[in-house]
Amino acid sequence: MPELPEVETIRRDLQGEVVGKKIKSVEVRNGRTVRRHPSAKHFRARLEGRTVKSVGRAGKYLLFGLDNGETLVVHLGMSGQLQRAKSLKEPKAPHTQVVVTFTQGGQLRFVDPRTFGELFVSATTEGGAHVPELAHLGFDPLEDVMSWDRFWVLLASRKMRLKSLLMDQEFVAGIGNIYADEILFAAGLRYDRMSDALSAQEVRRLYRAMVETLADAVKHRGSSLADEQYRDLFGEIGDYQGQHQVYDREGKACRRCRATVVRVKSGGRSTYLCEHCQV
DNA sequence: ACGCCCGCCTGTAAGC
DNA sequence: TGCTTACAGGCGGGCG
Repeated sequence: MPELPEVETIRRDLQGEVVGKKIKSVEVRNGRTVRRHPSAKHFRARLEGRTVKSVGRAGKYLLFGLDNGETLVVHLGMSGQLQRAKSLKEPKAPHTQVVVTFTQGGQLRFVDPRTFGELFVSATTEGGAHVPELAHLGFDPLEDVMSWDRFWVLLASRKMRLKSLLMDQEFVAGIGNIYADEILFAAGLRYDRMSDALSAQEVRRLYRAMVETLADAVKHRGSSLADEQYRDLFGEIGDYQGQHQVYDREGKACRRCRATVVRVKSGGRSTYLCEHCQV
């Protein structure tokens, strides 16, 4: 579910909530969530007694920097949520998979019905700046500024459909199905255009659309669809779904030209577009 | 190297 | 009112 804007929203809120807090205990209620570790006990042992020094993000991954130089990595998968509980007495939501209790009181709870999400502790280097398990991730569209020429070279070095490339985490980290469609609409480009066949103007439009769409979505605290599965740290829904131009708008009028937004299947997944505005 | 498929899971909505 | 099928913000692997 959550893509870069949702993860970044959670990260910003986490900074004020958990930095400086010491982990008293960790409860693993579903071992699948910590599957990279040999055991739940092993995962717990690497967290208990540690203090959270920072909260970062790499693509769709949250990175909790710990006082021993290691990093707690959290990926929300399709249905994962982090919930901040001020009191231990608050009833636990169904599918609560991991509970972190702080010595200063309060908990951080990982809730994930589909269990595609995961948590693991990484023996990071360079003071937590480098996570070996995430070395495959490409550049971060909001953190890593680059020139259009450089972006053009990267695009042309792959011969892929634009949507596949935007969603390829090894190329650029953090874009998923919602924002790929929104970015391509903003750029006026079809999902099936080839990445090595763009004009200079199209490359600039795509880069601008990528940065501005994601930044705008962060300002609106991410997208919550009809099922409202995406919730922030405090259980509030995002606001960006109201700004969507094409995603989940099949059959509705394009906000720019009034043509009908269509949905097509590509690679087994839904793609929404305006065939008049996107060429 | 890329496009397409599947599996991993649970919940919900649509279809018959 | 059922039962069955399709689909969902992700990711990794296998195949042609």
